[in-house]
Amino acid sequence: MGLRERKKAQTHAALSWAAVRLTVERGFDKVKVEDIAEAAGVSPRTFNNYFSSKAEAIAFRHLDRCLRVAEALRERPGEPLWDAITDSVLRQFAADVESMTHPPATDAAQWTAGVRVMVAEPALRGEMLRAGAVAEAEIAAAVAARTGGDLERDLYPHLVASAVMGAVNTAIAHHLRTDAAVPVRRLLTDALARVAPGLSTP
Amino acid sequence: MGLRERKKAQTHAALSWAAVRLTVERGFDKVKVEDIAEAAGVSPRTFNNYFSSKAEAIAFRHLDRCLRVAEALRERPGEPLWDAITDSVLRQFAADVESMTHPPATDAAQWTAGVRVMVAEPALRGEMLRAGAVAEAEIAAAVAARTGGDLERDLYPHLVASAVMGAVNTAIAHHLRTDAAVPVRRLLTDALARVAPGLSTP
DNA sequence: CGCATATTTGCGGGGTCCGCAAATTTTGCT
DNA sequence: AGCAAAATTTGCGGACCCCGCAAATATGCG
Repeated sequence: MGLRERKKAQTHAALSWAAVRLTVERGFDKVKVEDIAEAAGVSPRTFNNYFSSKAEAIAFRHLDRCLRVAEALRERPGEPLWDAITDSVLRQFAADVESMTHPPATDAAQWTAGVRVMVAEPALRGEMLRAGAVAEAEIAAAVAARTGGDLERDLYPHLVASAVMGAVNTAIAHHLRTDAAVPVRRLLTDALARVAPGLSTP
Repeated sequence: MGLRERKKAQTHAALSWAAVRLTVERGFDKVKVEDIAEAAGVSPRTFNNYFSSKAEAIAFRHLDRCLRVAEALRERPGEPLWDAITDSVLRQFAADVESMTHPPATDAAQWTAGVRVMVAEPALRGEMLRAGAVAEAEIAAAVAARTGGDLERDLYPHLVASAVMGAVNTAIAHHLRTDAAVPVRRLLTDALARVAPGLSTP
């Protein structure tokens, strides 16, 4: 990878990171594209070369994490499907949700509160769900590759992917709703265990 | 219900309907808010009194249909949970997806093609998914009311709601992807039958 | 009928996002 | 190193979206 692509990846990350941080700190509509660009050290116009909207930049980190589930799934063929799925999901979401997106130098409680406000923002919820849907397609492809199903004609891989993302979303939502009484790990394994039975590889 | 609320409901419907029709005909970004308002016979400013965005107006019909699933679920207590769910879903989505949103006077094939383009539009996908999430919350509430669970503390109702919406979305997506070889009815019952087993009422 | 309450509308402004072309940076080649 | 080709960044301009506000209009009620 040349210098060119490395810089691009850096800018990409810097922009999405700045977008998340500023939004958590101030709230979605008190952050201008200009602010994000400045925080990342590029011109406002460049922001839109990387992301087609403010919301997309914020949701990018979520997308990235979800995509890694599909990636992890591809890296462990052979194993029973649902074991591999559970492992792949836990590897990405094992640590507490907030801590994964936690910037080094901020008060933890304040940050969590900001995250809660952020994920409640209507414009962002749509974009996050869209990110989940993109990841879902990748997971479906990974499942099809594993079971030898046809991604176009079979319902099964899509159903599995949908169930996985549904379980993940529900577990995260529960964790954000309640006050972290139960570890995310358990929520995820429970949720996945509940959806798996009817979807054992055909 | 007074004349006042009836007129509001009419305008609401007229706007969302016009938004859908124009978008299917021309494509999302070739429809201006002004066009929709004109087609519904109100001023552009009034459009935003009813919907907070163009995308929301288009997704409204989807939202409405999904909400009716929750409503139907509340209207038939006593029945075994998953029987009631399957029935409620089928009642809303039984007819072919396109035909339900089909305006009287358009060529069917052309309309379907337009719908396909529409649901592929990124901005709309986010909004549709958000509508699904809103409906999901209602379904979760309906399930909790039925099983006596706690909507705040229990994972179960949310998991069921998520599984239902996931099955519905997957079935619809499959139907739009393939060329209607299989009736939606069967896709929905199959999908629901697959997710139900691990989620039998506890 | 006439008043209180809702709704609609026009106006104005802040913001987002994109196309385009010029300027700048990186790469590949000699 | 030096130079040309290719890609990226940037500024500018414009179209559009969305909302707050206050005036105008429509509706419900006594």
